[in-house]
Amino acid sequence: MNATIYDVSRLSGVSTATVSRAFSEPGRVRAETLRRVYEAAEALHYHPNAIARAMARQRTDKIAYLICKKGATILDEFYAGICDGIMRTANRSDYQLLVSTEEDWRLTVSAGQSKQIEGVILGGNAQPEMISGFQSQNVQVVLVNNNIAGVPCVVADEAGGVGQVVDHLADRGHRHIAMLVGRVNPYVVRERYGAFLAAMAQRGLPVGPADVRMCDADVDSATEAASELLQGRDRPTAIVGGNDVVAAGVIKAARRLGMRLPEDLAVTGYDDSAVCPMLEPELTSVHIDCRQMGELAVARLTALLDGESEIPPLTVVPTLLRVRRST
Amino acid sequence: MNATIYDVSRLSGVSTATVSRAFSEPGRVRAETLRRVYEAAEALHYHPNAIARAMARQRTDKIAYLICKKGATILDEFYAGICDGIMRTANRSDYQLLVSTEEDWRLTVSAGQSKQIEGVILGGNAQPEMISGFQSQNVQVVLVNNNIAGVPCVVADEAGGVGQVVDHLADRGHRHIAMLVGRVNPYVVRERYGAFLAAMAQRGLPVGPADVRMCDADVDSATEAASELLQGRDRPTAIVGGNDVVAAGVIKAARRLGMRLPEDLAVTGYDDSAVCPMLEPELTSVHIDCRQMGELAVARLTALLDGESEIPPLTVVPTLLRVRRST
DNA sequence: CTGAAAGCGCTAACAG
DNA sequence: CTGTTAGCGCTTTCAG
Repeated sequence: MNATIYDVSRLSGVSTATVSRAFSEPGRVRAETLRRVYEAAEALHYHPNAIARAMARQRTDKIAYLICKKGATILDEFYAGICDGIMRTANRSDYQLLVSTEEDWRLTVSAGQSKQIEGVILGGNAQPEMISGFQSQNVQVVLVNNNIAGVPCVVADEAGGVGQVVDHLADRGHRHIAMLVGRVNPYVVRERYGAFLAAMAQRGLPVGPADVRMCDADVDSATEAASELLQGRDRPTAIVGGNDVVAAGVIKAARRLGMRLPEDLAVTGYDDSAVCPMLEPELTSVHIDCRQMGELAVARLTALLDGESEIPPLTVVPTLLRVRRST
Repeated sequence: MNATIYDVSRLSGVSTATVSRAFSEPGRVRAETLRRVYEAAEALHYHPNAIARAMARQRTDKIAYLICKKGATILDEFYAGICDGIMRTANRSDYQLLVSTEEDWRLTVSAGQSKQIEGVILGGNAQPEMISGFQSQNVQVVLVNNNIAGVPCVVADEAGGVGQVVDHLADRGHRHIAMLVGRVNPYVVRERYGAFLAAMAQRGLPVGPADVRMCDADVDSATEAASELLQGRDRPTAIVGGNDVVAAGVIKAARRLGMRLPEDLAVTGYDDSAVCPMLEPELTSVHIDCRQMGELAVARLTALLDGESEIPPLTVVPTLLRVRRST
């Protein structure tokens, strides 16, 4: 059996309370006493038992990250990046991290498994009722890649990213720019789409009704939609992809129509995912620091948990255009 | 405050022991009593407290998944898939799952944070001393995507996958087939490389010393290496990529040399990652059911934890060639 | 089949 | 600065 606080207490000749303090509030123990406690602990290979600690403190120090995204591929590159940032930060703090999907969570919690978490980070398209459900159980909530009033949110600067794309294309002399958006997270679609219209309007560039198209989130849909876009009368000289997958579809469609890239058509992506340098030509895309988004989400959550009062309601992570050969 | 077992005991008029049994061993309680307990629990919104349970049982029901992979992108597509399978399975069981990287784990555990896990799944290139470290603390270990004798392992059928690739290319009439391997996980490199030589030998196809090359794991290295391979005298008619990233590099190099694909050169990838359908031409690749690997890893671990005696030392998940337009 | 009671390992007043 | 002590919520013998 593992050594307990009693063993350490006995060996070091101090009370269990002091041993406890030595590990959780070392500042409140005399240096000499501290030394003796640590020595005894070392000798006994003592490690505080987190379970017992949680029990006594009525605090679990447990937080969860729930991915709210329907469909099979739960950990796409974007959410994996966020997850990465969350994991790094959480694992280096005193909090323990549970990772799950919204769906699995519902399943097990309703099955009576209470996970006793103190806070939760909801990634993606979190439903309002889920949010209020947590809040009613006194579980703090932070949103990532979503923006709902009244809950601290961490998002990327979509408007800024789209603005950089449009600026870049305009600089290259493009005036007829179209956009093809994949149906991913509604929040993201809304933001990027809105930002595109705004950016174009601001620069006085016209956007006709045929210049903005939606398609499904897979390459094939994008390829097909792009094909139509490129075969219509008055073809655009540049297409802004709502994400990299869509942009890949645009490239495929253009290639099949025998167009040269970027001479006949400039293409941009969004997310700067791993695929960008693999495409031919390499894809210009907007880089999002997903990991930082995750880190900030944990920071906001722990601040909330520690009772800090000044939590910014919205944290915006900057985005950066990565120019490559497709533009 | 949340309702406790005492509240339920009082309201239902049975002892706390019976309430406890009602939730953990319903079979040992009379149906009528069970009903009363559940009714009371319902009324009080009672949920068993996992912490207290763990404390009393001296069991944490906690397992961890550690990703042993150096470098920045911790959750690449492959490991994300495994992680997905692990999460799904673990979250639907009674076990709670902690996800971390080997590195972060070391950091926090050495800092005195004992995480009290009962079992661990080590993904990728786990060091033997880490494995024995866990075993010496009575933590059960299962390996994924790695194969070390004496520890239950879950791997993909690399030999089968490579064999299918070679068969497929041979069927298409290729006799001079080269391989380009990226330096990823040493286990994977060893397996795929060895399997290639074996498969070629078995089919009586010659492999010259210049026909197998290593490169770094990024596209640029692969592009460069492929370029050299394709500009040497006696150029191969097909190149087997050790993974999809490398294959993307091969495609880029071939395109830049003005070659037509697959007429002048057939290219295959490995992993069947999301990039395959995005490339032009779409990449033939070997599909690995990563999620299943994760699921099986959890299954092996829980079997171990439940004291089952018949744990297969090696679990091999089948692979399947996905033929696309690059061959 | 059910109940009584003794912990599990640690923390947090409260005293000193 | 340190010790005493009463729990935290649940499980688990051991009786009945």
